[in-house]
Amino acid sequence: MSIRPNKPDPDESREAFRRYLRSRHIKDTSARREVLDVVLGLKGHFQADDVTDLLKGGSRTVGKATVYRTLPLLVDCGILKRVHFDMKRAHFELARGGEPHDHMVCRRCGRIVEFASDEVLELRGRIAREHHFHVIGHRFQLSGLCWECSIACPVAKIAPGSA
Amino acid sequence: MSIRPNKPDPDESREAFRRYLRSRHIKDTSARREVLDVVLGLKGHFQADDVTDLLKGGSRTVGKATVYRTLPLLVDCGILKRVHFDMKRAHFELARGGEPHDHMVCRRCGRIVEFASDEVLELRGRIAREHHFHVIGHRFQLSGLCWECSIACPVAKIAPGSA
DNA sequence: ATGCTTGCAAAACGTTTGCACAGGG
DNA sequence: CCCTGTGCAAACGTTTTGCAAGCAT
Repeated sequence: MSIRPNKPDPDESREAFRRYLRSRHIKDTSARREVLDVVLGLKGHFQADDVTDLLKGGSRTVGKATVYRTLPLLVDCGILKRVHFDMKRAHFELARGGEPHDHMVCRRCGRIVEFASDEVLELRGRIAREHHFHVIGHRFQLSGLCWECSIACPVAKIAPGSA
Repeated sequence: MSIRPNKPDPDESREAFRRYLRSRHIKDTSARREVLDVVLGLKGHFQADDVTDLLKGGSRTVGKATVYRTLPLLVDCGILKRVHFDMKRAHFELARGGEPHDHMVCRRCGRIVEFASDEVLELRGRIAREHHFHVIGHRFQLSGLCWECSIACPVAKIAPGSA
């Protein structure tokens, strides 16, 4: 039921990043390219730390400061999307060509189920129009219990306040 | 257009908190009561720090640790709701008797517009059902430009990555 | 050659925790 | 009375920043 990640073409992303950097007069450096390469190899959701660790294993050392400075660029140019599952740390995911989708987070096992729904976009547009709001993006996140956990744990109330 | 905050009755909230504490065998202390009182006097959204600061001005000193330990209790008993506008800090708001609503955040001026829509709940239920997910809560947050800012700033792209 | 980028280390930030004492049940 | 709750300060982990050196343009 969950969306099949149709990963974006790495070469296309690299080219897009290059164009983005040039258009903004930001330098196309090896460190930034390496961050992109690592990120393109990742599946699902990750955090800044994951990228830093993977870069440690690579040929060159890329500091975590650079990772923290590069990830926003990748978000800005549309290659990455920022997602917030908790308020502890920032999570990212590949944007997959911009195919919109949202998340359901299981409060018990932490599992993340993705879903895509045109209705979310419709509704978002309708609401924005009603309030004279120029909508650019949204975040729609359900929290609750996944199928397995709802069986294992009949008591619905878990992790207070994480809605 | 935005929802009129029908604030909950303070006395009722205090009573609800007392019942909650008793039911969980958590002590009904003066510090916790003072946190609740300050919180009930706040309008709109606030963060842990706001509560701590206001408590400093009061008769007794309540440490920020106590605030951080008490706010989750208030969330758990339904008096407060946790909202995340950014990943920097946690924000809270009065639950107003549980009347559900969501937020639109202006990327330019930071203004927060609230909206309530039954359709969000319907959609959420429908999606959860499709994915065999037992939904407990949700967060639906639009980001973009409010009316004033969309006129003042015709360029739609602002604050990269805050979608 | 210029000045944006880098890595490192250290700061900053909100939040959590360890502790000895206070206070509610 | 006991055990939980409290305040303080120090710890925590993520993210940011200051700096001298490096490198793309």
